[in-house]
Amino acid sequence: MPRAFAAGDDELVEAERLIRDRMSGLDLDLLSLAAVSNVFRTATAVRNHMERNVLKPHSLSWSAFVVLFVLHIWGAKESRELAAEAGISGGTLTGVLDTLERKALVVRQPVPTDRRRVGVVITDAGTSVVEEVMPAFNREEAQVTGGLTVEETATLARLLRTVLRTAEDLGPR
Amino acid sequence: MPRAFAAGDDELVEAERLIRDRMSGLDLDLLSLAAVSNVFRTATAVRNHMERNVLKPHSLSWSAFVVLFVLHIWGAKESRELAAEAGISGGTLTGVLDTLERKALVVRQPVPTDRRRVGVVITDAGTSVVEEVMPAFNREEAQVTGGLTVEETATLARLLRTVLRTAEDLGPR
DNA sequence: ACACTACTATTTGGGGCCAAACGATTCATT
DNA sequence: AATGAATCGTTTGGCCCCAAATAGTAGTGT
Repeated sequence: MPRAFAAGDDELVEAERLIRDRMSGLDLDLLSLAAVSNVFRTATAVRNHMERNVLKPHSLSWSAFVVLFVLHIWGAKESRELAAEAGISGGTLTGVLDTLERKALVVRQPVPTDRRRVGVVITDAGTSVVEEVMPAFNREEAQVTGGLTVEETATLARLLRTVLRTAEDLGPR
Repeated sequence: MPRAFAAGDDELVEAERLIRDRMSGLDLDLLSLAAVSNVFRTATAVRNHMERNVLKPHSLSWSAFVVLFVLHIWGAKESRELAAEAGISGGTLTGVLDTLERKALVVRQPVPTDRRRVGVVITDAGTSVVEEVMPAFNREEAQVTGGLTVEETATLARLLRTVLRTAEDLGPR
C-alpha cells in the first residue's frame, strides 16, 4: 500500500515526477528504484490481503502460519533450523512457539542427547489447520497473479529469484 | 530469508519436491505459489539488507524512513494522508511520529481550520537525513537488481505493478 | 578434573504493527 | 440551536520483530 515510491514502467505518475524533481540533484537509478519499490509495495499489499482474508479468520499470524507450514512439510524440526526456515530470528521464534503451543497446534520436546536443544512437533490439530488454510491461501495466490499469463508468472518467479539470490549473497557485510 | 516456499522456475529444489508430495492431495497451483512466495522472500531479504546496511547506521526504522521520504517529496502532509502514503495504519503512524519528533526530524503542527487534524512538517535535520540516506539506499537497490538486465528490471517492475493492482483491487472483501 | 570456548534457547528492551475502542471535533439535518 | 452521524488522531492490548545480554549445556584442550 505504500504509494511513496509509486512507479510503473511507462506511465509516469505524479509521484514519480515529484521524486524525479526533488531528487534530481542526487543522480538516482530510477529503474532499480521502481523495481525494488514495487517488490515492497506488492509484498505489503498481498500480505495484508492474505492476513485479512485467510489468516485472521484462523487467528493466525503470518509467521505462525509459516512455522506451522514448515512443520507440516518436514514433520518435525529443531528450533534453530525452524527459525532459519521460517526466516525469523531465534528470539522471535520463542514467542511464536509460545503462542502456537498455547493453542495446542505445536509441542516442544526436549532433545535427549543434548539438553540445550529443543525439538518442535506439529500436533494433529496443527496439521488440520494447515490443511484447511493452505488451499485457501493458494486460492488467493492464484487470484492475485490472475492478471498475469502463465509465462509472465513464471518470468516473475524467475526474476525475483535472481534478485533474491543477489540480496542474500550480498549479505550483511 | 524464509526458505519455506523455496521455488524457482526450472530447478526443482528439495523443498518444492517435499511440498508437492505433502500437498499432493490439495491440488495447489504451484506456479502462483512460487511467484507469490518469491515476492515475500525477496522483499524480506532486501528489506533486511537495507535495514542492516543503510537504515540502522542512522537509527532509522523502515517506516520512519518512508515517512521521512514522503515528507521530503511532498513538503508537508497531514497525518491521514501520510499514513496512507506510507502504507501504515493511523495508530502505527502516531508511534512513528512520536519517535521522529523526539529526534527532531519532524514537527507536528495543528491545523487552524480543523482542530481534529494534525499537519506534519519535516525539519531541516530531517531533510539532511533523507538526502544523506537516499543515495545510499538507491545504491543498494541498484546492487540487488544488478543480476538483471535493464529490460528484465523494467519487466519485473511492470509485472509487479500488475500483481499490486490486482491485490489492491481485490480489497479486504 | 579444570578452564576455556562455542553453542543452545530464552529473556530483555525498544520499536513496529494492527484492530478496536475512545474522546474531541466537525458536519448534516432538523 | 440541537441532536446525531461521521471523521480525525490517539490510546490500548496483543502480537511480532530484532539485537544484545543471559543462563545453561556441550565440547576441547590441558
